[in-house]
Amino acid sequence: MSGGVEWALHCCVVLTSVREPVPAARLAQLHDVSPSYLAKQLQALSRAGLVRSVQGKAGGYVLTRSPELISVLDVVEAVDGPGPAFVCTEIRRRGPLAASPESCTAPCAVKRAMAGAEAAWRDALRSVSVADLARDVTSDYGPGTLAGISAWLGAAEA
Amino acid sequence: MSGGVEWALHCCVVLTSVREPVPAARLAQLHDVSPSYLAKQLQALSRAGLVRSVQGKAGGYVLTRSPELISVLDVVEAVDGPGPAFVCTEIRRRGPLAASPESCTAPCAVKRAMAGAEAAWRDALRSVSVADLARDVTSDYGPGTLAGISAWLGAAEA
DNA sequence: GGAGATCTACTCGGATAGGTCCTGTCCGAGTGGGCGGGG
DNA sequence: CCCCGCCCACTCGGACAGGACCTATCCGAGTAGATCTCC
Repeated sequence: MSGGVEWALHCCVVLTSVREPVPAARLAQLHDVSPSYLAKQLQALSRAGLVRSVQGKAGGYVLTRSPELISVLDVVEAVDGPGPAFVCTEIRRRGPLAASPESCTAPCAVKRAMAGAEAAWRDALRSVSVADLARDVTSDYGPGTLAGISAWLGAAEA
Repeated sequence: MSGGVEWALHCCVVLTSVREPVPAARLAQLHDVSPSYLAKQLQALSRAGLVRSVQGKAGGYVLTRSPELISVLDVVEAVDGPGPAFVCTEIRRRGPLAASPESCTAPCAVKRAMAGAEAAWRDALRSVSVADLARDVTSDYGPGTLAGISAWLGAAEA
């Protein structure tokens, strides 16, 4: 799993607390990570339509919709790609005892098992929204946490 | 996810139908895959204790226990490693607004969400055994399928 | 004919190159705001 | 004083190297069976 997923999720949580666009560089120094690489992750979020990028002097990134409507799965798929982690290479059709093509209408048992597990994983990620994460943050570190971050983002320099 | 997982699972299913040791090279030509690389996967299974390797002229690999007691998760962890796919780098403790160490007793919200999803994934894989896969194979391609494979494995040459 | 030692051939196991994707970085295109000039 | 045009600085976006992990491969250590010899 790509490590940039973590960065993207934290950025989404942070973006929950602001309505003004936040530049990628500012998010990077907030998290103390590579600005250029974080920019790449945010571009992925932008391509997926989760955030809206505004250019110009006061530009940056803003969430396109309410945090309740953004699931963790959305972010993960945007950064890591929507494709499944397990790819079936159809081994059953190869070799001297290959299964006949008319027997292969349904996916093989191995693929079914892996697909079911990935479906459970996706369901779990889909059931958690960015708003839920933000709520957990407030309950973990206190109500003023996100407000403080929002104020720091708006301030001039660190 | 490592592609070798698929090979290992199919090999385990095949090994369900035999009691004699099967060489890695024979499993490789049955599946029409690279013998050397398949050997590496089987070595991983051996290290994990899922299969027993016997050397010598009639050597090969055999399952160490009943297929009902081998879960798909066991195979996946043996090949891909037991570590979780998502690794939390503790971003919250970095940057100018880093969370205080005494606030970080519990894992952060992002890590909790990802860990929960991976737990669901693992549970799904744990609930499926290699015996279940073999049963699905018989119901998919007919009762004689595994018997035919077993006979082919015992035959001299292809 | 039977038993023993040897010998061979076959097996696994780990150490070794190559390829592909993730990680990290850079610079150019585009755009909104700020400033100066004019009415 | 207000409006317009220009300029600039700041932003994103995609194209470019470096590194790590997965993929693929090879050869050596070890062992079980088969063979040959001797009794």
